Amino acid sequence: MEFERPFADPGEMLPRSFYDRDAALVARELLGKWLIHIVAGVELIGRIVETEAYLGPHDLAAHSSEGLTPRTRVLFGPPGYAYVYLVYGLHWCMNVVTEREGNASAVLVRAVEPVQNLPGRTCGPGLLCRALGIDGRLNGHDLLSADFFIVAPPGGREAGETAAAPRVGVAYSGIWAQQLLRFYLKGNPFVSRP
DNA sequence: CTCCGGATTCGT
DNA sequence: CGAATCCGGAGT
Repeated sequence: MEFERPFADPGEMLPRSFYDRDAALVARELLGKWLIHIVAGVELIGRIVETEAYLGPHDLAAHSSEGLTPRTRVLFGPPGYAYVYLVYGLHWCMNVVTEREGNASAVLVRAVEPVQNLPGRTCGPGLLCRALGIDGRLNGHDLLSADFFIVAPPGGREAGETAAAPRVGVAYSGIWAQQLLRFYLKGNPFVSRP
């Protein structure tokens, strides 16, 4: 008798080397990938449709520009770990740490398209964390874990046409506000804003 | 210890 | 456009 295979195969998860590269490159290549969180045996899956790259301490829009603090500890660590923090006292935001340890760059996941078991809206960094059950407990969690990981979608599907734009909500950061470090799938209805 | 402001969202 | 709501960082 054949056992049912999991919907997403943990054996296909993106390797550490995927994250150990330029943050803007990782941000663009994460588009179309599946973010998977398994909670109590339930597979929560979202297709990443919008990301932002934060380049490191020199990037005045990045949290790591505050330096190494208890909050930014994970950002300064090795690539492939989740940096999860609370914004405005109520919404969780999830990042993936990129590049080598100490570089303190990361990619913020801003929107996903529901694939499996995602209740409610997912078009915004706070909303997708709610739908995927992501909160502060996952700060510092390895994204090469059996219950929390990212894979290329089955069947080798292409992500589609991508676009770049200025990042959202970083007007205070001077010249960094204009950089085209926000990436999204063109025309995808789950992108948080046009 | 207090104060300020934020990588947001939702309702007015 | 403003409120909700809480934590980290900076200043007293």
